[in-house]
Amino acid sequence: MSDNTPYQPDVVEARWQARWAEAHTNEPDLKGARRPFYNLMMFPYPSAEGLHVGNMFAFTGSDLYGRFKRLQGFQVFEPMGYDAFGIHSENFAIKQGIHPGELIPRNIAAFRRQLHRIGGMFDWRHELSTTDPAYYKWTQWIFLQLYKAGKAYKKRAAVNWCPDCKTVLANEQVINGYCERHPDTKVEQRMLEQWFFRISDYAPRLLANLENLDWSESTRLAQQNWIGRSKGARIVFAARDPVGEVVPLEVFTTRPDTLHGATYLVIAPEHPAVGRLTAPEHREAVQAYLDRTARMDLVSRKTVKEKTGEFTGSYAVNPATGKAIPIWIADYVLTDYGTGAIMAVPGHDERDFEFARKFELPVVRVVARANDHPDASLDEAFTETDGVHLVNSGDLNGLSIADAASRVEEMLEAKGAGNGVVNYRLHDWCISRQRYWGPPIPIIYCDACGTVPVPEKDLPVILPPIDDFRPDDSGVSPLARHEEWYYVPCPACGKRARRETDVSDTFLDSSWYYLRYPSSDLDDRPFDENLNKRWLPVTTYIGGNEHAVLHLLYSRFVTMVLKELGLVDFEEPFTRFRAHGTIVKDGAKMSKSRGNVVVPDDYINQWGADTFRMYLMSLGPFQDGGDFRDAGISGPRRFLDKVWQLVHETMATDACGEITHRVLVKWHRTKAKVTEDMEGLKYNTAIAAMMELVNALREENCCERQIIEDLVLMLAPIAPHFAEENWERLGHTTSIFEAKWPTWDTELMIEGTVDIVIQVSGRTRSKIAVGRGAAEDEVLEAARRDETTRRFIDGKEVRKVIYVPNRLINIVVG
RNA sequence: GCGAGCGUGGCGGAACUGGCAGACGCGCAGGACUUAGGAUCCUGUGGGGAAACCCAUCCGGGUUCGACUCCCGGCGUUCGCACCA
Repeated sequence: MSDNTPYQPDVVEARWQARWAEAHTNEPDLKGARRPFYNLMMFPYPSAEGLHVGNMFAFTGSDLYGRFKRLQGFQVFEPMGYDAFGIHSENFAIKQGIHPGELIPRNIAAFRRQLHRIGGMFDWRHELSTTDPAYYKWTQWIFLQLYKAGKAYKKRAAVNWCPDCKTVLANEQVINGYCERHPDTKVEQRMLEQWFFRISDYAPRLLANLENLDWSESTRLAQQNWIGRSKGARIVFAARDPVGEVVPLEVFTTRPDTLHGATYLVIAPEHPAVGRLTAPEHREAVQAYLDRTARMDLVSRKTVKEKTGEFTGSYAVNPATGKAIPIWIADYVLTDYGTGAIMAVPGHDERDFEFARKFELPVVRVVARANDHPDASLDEAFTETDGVHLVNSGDLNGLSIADAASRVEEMLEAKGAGNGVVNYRLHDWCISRQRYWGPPIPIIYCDACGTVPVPEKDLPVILPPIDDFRPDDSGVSPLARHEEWYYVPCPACGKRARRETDVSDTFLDSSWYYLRYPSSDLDDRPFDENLNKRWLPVTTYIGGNEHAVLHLLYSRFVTMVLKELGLVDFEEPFTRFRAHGTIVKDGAKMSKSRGNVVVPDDYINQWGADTFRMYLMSLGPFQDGGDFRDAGISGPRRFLDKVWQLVHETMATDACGEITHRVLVKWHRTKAKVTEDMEGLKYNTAIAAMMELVNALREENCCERQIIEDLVLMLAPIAPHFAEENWERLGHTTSIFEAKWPTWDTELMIEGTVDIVIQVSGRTRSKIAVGRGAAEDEVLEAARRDETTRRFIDGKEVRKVIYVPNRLINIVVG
């Protein structure tokens, strides 16, 4: 039946990859699937270095799950694509002097070849690239839907600016305040008009929905922190400008209870009231301070350093004490959080304390522990909130933090000077990029008509293939130089108008790609309603936690808006999300600049894709990741060789040995364990369990066909080509992925006898075999007869016996 | 600084709701087969000890008949976020 040729991975893999393509094995019936399962993995950015081991680890773990689901009877849709726009590609292209329009297709071709080799169950009919006009046409369309719904707006915002590159930098390109490419050039901030999405309006819903999502806990927490809900109060302080007029100055605080301790106010340098509140004799100093902070890049401003600030010369009245307190300007107060102004309570806030010390501002204690003297001086900010009470706070004295806070809120409301509010950290999403390599934002500016959206029928706004795609010192995208593209008739009035020259953020490309996959072949709409009904939301999404915040949050936001617009009928795109671990090399993430990128190709050539898949999955828990080293690849390969041999024996002999009780129990237990482990993404222990089964079969000289078939089936998700080949060797004529996942019999998993551990006073001393479910008396009697045990209990008084059925007996002696 | 996680043989890692610590694999040592072995197979492999036993899951306490697992306090490490009032 079966000849005994050795296992040759290269032959087997080439053969089955060809067969899958030919037989459309990996292409589910999208329109008619009965049990659809959308198995999504994060599409890669096709870098020039090629697909590395980290990518393969992620894709294999996800593919394994998809194949497992398929064997369980689902129709699994597992698409793949390329997130190919963005600053990474552009910077690399600039460095190499190759146009990204030329470079990216090359990289994609290399990725596609590698993706085929790793043996994923990809449905290549629905491959997509975000750089394809047929795709970004709809990215632009989504922008227009958000614009029309009032979710997109333009405002001035700060960007990092390198005076040497004469261009806008991303935060990652700023190293300690200096330009990545010009280490001697300080990066500055510049104010530019930019497009934003109103994601902050959705903060409460984005937060509340998290409760009901089946997501990795770490990812949920990261989103929670990012959204950053704080409960506090809005308090209006009556400030007076230099001519004595009242200027209401609103602050946000999470500690309204400490209002009596507010000894000064601080406003951000960009606060709109700065000019009005600056007294003439302070103007020069304040202006100098503003200039200094404005020149600083965004990253440095956000790094903790010594506090700086300047007095405006004006005062405001504390609504609780009626006292006038000074108003300062300092960049430790952020413009874009809360109201851009704070009440400083140096006694009970570390930052305020530090500032007060430096500028010799008064520090007042208003919170104390039970035994503290109310006026005990403070060497540092006292920030305890438990078991403390208010002091030096008039009628709030003696109250707890919470009680004092609500009293203050009542007082404020009565006076019309504020109220309790909830604040979110989440900022609106800036989608403008003053760059070339992205989808142009589909907006036209007309002198007569103002801001005019590009009519949908004119989409896509094609990214013109200009030669000089490098940014220049104009502060606008290189697209502005391309006159025949830049000037365009106004869609409303037909007069000469100008295009928006910013392109959109890569995260917009990736915020909706999962909606596109099932419909990627349609050119008249972004996605088909019926296909969406069948396939979305995504059943299981597996990806890296580096996208825990931005990508996943933006995708949720876009989906929410589309739901509101009636374009989709769900508001959460990913029902289940699992974060996989990261594969690092020598303790660091793989990157070209570190020179530690490991490419899978050589390993696949030497050992085969199946062996390498199995090796990667056996390194440790999939959700932990780990350090890549290649020691030990031979283990999985030896294992596959043994299975290959077992299949041969099954087919070559009639007598495969009897199924001993030990093998029977092991067989059924393995099926149960592997199923459970795969469901929980614990692939490493699933693999170990199968190895144990093989060891048992070999020791018992058993190659019983039923067992071998189950084994091959269980291996199919991990080593798909290998499993197909062996399924065929076992005489099957259809793909193993048409077969059914093995079932097991719980009754047969039970051993007739069990080993009971005997402990004496909590220390393990011996072990005896007894019948399953034996009673305590019986076990105790057997233990008393056990020689080793007797050495420890004879002549001693037994004080207590603890018996755990089928497991252990602990005899406590005195 | 805040948040989350982790710390187990030479190495990667197992260990269900507290119940035989070290599954499985790598490596290593010895042996078999071989002209050969970087193939394959068998045996052994946490440390100490001749043995009985003793010691061992980062360190120090605690709870418990019993702790890798739970609690308290340290130390180390990784990953997020980072002046968010």
